[in-house]
Amino acid sequence: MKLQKELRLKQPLASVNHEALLSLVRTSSLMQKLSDRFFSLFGLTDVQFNILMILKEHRTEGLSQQKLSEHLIVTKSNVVGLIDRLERSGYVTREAHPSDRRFNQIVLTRKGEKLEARIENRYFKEVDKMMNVLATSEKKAVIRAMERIRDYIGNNGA
Amino acid sequence: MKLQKELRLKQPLASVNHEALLSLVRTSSLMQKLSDRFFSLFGLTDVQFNILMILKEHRTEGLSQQKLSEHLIVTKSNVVGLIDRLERSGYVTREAHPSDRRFNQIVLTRKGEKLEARIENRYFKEVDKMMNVLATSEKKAVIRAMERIRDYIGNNGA
DNA sequence: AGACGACAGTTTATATATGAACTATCTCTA
DNA sequence: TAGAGATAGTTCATATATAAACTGTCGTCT
Repeated sequence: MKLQKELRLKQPLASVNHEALLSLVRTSSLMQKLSDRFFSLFGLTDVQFNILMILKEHRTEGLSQQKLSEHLIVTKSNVVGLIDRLERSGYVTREAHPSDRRFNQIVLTRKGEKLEARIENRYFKEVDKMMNVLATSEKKAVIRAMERIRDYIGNNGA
Repeated sequence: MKLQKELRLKQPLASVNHEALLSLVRTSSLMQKLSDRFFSLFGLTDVQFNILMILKEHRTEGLSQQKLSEHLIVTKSNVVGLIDRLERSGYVTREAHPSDRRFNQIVLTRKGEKLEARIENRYFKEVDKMMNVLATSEKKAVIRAMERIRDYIGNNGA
């Protein structure tokens, strides 16, 4: 749908720049709402599934909350609550670091591993279905464009 | 920066589809963080400025909270708190609808109008600076690609 | 050895967001 | 016209997110 209609704007957007920006933000927001609905089928949120995937990728070394916050690109104070909820649900545990008592090592439980495995394939299938509305060349163009925007932001006070 | 490095992934992303999706979500998230930092210079959040712009566009007819929630594409329960905070800051007021007491008409105060006017130009300048890292043809390609993705989502249970 | 600084995690206050249940008001229809 | 259903807004429980202030632990440096 055209953005103008979707955002109920009275007039067309004055600048291509603003239109491109709103397109991105609006589309990303819709994608996240869709993924949240998908993961709610399994009693998870999108963020929680993301954490399970990250923990799976690092299951050999383990991850501290600090490192996890760097992977998620959120603050460490946010991670406290995220892990609280996943722990309450039984998907992860906080384990003591063998030599440094400042660290919590966050570890997937068997239950967490099983849930992640059960969801993963279905998730990637949904991703493929959505993104295949674009040709490969278009996807690559989007990836390059996004990278340039992020580089701008990174050099301007992110 | 390459997404793989930014997200601290051990291996390159297996599929272009997933990479394109994460590119979008990650870039949009960074853009929102940047805009939040910009608006905090004026004591606002990005969402609050967006509301002031929408109210300005509709200052002749006025907007109910319900209509506002449709413009913002959020739930009406969310709008309650957003307007509470803007009202507490003195930028908007809730006024009684002349004939239907169920409605709150949300109206910009003089103070809200002035603040919006003071920020607007500077905001669009920042938008231009960021988006001009892309050529016009690239922006248009992004706009079209985002539209196709939103159309997919709209037809698949959004 | 003791002090200081760095680092990990927590807490608190605040903002945004949803869905479900509720109140008040309005409208339509039997 | 009385009751039923629709509509607008609020409240509550929950999840995500930040910044700032705090605690506990570790290392380093004198």
